[in-house]
Amino acid sequence: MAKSRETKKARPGGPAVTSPVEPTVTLAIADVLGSAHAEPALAGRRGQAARNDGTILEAARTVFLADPKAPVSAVAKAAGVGISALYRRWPAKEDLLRQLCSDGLDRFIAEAEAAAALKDGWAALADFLRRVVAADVHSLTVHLAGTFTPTPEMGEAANRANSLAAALVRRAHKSGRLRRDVVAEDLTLLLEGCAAVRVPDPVRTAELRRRYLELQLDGLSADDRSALPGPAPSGNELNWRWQTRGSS
Amino acid sequence: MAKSRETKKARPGGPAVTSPVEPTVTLAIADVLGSAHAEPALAGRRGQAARNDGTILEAARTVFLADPKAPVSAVAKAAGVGISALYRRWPAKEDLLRQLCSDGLDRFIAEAEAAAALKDGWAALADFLRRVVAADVHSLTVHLAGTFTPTPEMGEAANRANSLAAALVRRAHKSGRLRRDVVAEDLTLLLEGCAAVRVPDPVRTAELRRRYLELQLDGLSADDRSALPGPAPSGNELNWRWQTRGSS
DNA sequence: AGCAGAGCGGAACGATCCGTTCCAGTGCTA
DNA sequence: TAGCACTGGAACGGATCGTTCCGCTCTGCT
Repeated sequence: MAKSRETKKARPGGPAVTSPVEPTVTLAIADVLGSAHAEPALAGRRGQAARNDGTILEAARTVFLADPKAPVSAVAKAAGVGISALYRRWPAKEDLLRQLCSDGLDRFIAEAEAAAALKDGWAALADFLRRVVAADVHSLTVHLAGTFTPTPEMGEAANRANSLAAALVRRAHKSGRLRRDVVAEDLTLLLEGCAAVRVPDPVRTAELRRRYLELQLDGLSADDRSALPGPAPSGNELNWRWQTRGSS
Repeated sequence: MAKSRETKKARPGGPAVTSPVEPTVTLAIADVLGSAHAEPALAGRRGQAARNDGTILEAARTVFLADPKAPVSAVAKAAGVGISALYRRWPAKEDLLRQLCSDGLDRFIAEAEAAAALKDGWAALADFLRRVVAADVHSLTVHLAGTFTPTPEMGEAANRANSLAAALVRRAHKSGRLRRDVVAEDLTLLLEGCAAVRVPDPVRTAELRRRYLELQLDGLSADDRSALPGPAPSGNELNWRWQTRGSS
């Protein structure tokens, strides 16, 4: 069978530049992740392997964003590769999820730092929230948490993310434009609410999330408003997400 | 007809006379119901059957609220009955889900009508949203939609719910306290956001949802605010929920 | 008292799904 | 040209879940 394989090969690949790279699998991953500068595209099997790495990660992000419980095969299909191409890179599904979540956390941190560059405290907080919603980082991180056992590094990253967010809230409070009864933990739940907004079209989804974020930003804005009801959420109440699913 | 199957198990443990029914829970409920309704509560098997009906429905609501994809056995366990007690009433899981969703829709309508009794348009809208969030009706209805084929009656109920909500928005607009760029369809997504707020403790969950609802109500309140971004959602964009899951 | 059967609990069954493994190709690379 | 890194996808084994089925209890009626 498979006599007439589809000829999707023969990519317009560049010249075969033989770089002195040891044939270690992990090295290919390290190259992609570690260096941001454009490398001369490797040709052939090895080049395709290197490219697949990024392709799969991107596909996985898209797929698990749409459905956190999607099967591995769905990721492979979305990436246009076979299942073994995926399992060559990540020993198990859990490893893939972990990396995805870890990348999301890093992105979250990066956005927080970028937003913190703004001088005005309120503007920085608003910018931060807009960035996180636009990057669609929150839902991925949150909905994936609990499906794998986190690494210590992720714990530290989570801590860092939390303190960055707390700092933004502090600055916003100091600026006087953030209503007083809002705490940093509110941001988590608020972002979660935005992530729940979803329609089939991803572009439209992003637009709508932005819409409701602005609505909430108006709500967050200080005025002579009445106090928000209920005790504010505490860090403890939000930690359960990071524990491996045991109870409900 | 009775075929010989004596090889089946004999229960371990002595004289094998075990009473399968534990009357503790159900009896307590029976007492409450009986005294409240002053009806001659049916006794015995038949009475318990009638009571189980409500018990199962309540348990199903709780279970599917926590996890829309929960197995039937989880409902049976939560209700303290066996699986066959459940299948005696609903021929299939889908039927149970349909009824649950239908009941939710009815409740939604009832809350809308109750809130509409308020004279002030803005107060009526706010009351409506608070009621829906408190009743936890929205998430059930929405997350269950698509897991069964809806009946025509449900379609009509959905239409009625929509027009009631639209009327509330119209009145709120007329009162001048609702910001002008908000449409009725916004309510659906806004409620969805509230339903996404979740912590392990149900009571606390309700409190927190209320908190974010108030935040959004402040955002909805008219002021000299800037316009909300993005085109407002349209009814078409929200209809996909009601179609049986076909694509993603 | 005795019997027919409504009602029930829960094991068993079959279908489906999914993570992972395995193997036979394919086309670079040496 | 030979070897092998890499790949696609079928196959496998385990888990889950909806539904059925069977033996049992206990009621309602005669």
